[in-house]
Amino acid sequence: MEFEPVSPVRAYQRVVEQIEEAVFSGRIKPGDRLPSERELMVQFDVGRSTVREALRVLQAAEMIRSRPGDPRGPEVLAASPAALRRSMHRLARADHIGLSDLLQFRMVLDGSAHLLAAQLRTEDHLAELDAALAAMRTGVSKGFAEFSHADVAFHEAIARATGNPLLVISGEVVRGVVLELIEDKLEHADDRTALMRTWLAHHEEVLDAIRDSDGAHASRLAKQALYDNYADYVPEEQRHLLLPLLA
Amino acid sequence: MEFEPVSPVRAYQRVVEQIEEAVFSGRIKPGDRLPSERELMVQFDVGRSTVREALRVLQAAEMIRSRPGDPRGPEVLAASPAALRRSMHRLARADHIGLSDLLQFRMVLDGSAHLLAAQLRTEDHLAELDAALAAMRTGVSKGFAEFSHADVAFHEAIARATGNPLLVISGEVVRGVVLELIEDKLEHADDRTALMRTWLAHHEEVLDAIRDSDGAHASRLAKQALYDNYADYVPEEQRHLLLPLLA
DNA sequence: ACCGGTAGACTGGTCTGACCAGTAAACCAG
DNA sequence: CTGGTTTACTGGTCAGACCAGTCTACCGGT
Repeated sequence: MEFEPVSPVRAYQRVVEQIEEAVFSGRIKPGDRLPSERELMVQFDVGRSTVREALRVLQAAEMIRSRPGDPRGPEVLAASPAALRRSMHRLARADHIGLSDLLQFRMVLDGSAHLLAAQLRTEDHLAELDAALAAMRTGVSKGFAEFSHADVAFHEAIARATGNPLLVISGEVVRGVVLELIEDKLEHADDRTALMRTWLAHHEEVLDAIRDSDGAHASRLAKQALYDNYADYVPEEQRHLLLPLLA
Repeated sequence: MEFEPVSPVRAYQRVVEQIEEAVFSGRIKPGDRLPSERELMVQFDVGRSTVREALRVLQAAEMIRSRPGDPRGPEVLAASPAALRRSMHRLARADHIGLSDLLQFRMVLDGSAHLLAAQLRTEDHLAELDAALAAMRTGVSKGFAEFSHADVAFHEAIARATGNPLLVISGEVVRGVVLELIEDKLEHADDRTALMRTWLAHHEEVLDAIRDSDGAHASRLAKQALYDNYADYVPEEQRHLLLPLLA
């Protein structure tokens, strides 16, 4: 015979649930406005602090945004990966997630994204990739920040070409965290120009494979490029963790 | 010449940042207690409502937990994927993330996890997998809930064998969301027993491949099993999205 | 007819102070 | 040593207040 722990449900929590439900069910759509805090407090029959704590939770989840003075009330936002990204950031910082884990994961994601993109890409996607690659070419002379930005755009375009939002989002998150961890080292690299030229060549090769719908090749190139570019920053005794993915 | 939008920083937000920083930097470890709200309000020199809104945000991020009456104060929690899972849940419900996206993503994750697990597994991991498989065998006669539980344990053991927390966490999240979407259909399937026996056979085959360190084979089996088991629930016109991963 | 400024009625952000129910630890009677 | 009781806290909630900001509708000047 087993009992479950009893835990009282807080008032603000029930407010959160009701508003969440209204959003998920579609009764409230992105762009819509919630009633003002003072109005909500009479509708829910709770104090304003309770309403505010509920709104704070929803705001932390990136579901609403409120600006002081706006008489239209808090705005309901479209679902965005921002909250997911923050959660993952926190995990990566607080937990024992090392660069080798991140890189391994990125090789998995990018490898699969390239494979899928090669098979599923449309002409529009190819045009987008061409544009991103052109931006990288001009970025070489404009400085590392510009180049890095274009590089990110290229990878995001590939993720989008798969048509899978999960790949887009998690790819974006992992890339962000990886960059954050090693951008210092990249900034102070000796031969940034040579580095950029190497990357550029890699990307051109990848794009050719995607144009040819050769998913396996694109995937292999992408993973190899990741290994070549980043393995130096991984402690030597952990590099073997990445090798199985290159087979 | 470009200007950036100016946005005032809320007081509660700065409180959140300070506490977050203390946790991330390790000055405060999981299990530690924060000062009471009344104590925090003098330390930060803000009102209690401000302190409470900050704590609410941290609580929504699963970083702290507070119980009324506990004189030791709010507890700092260990980093957990719970917040990440909620974020992803929200995205999956609110955004246009379909079963095909989830399944595609799961095939990517599970496929890679099996590949890595096969190469990196230790004897301990194998023992764990054996135990999980045994639990599945007895689960067949105990009912679908038991079996499903053991199945999840098996997949989690494989993810752990890779040694990569990111694979463990994201795998767990995606499995959870997939299950939530189709558990109704599974519950009401006609021949659950036959279903369970098929899955069991799949898992035994996979475990053999992992024991043989044949990563490529294990990966292929895992992805094929996912397709075989779940493709029926994916709209027919979207099934082609999954095929490139089976090559 | 248009325009710029302004007044007012709101908004959210914050603070204060109060009350309640809950917890834990110290205390105390058996 | 045990079981209840007291006590001093805790967090949860509410009420009321003030401020700075923003929108809107109005109004006077051109």
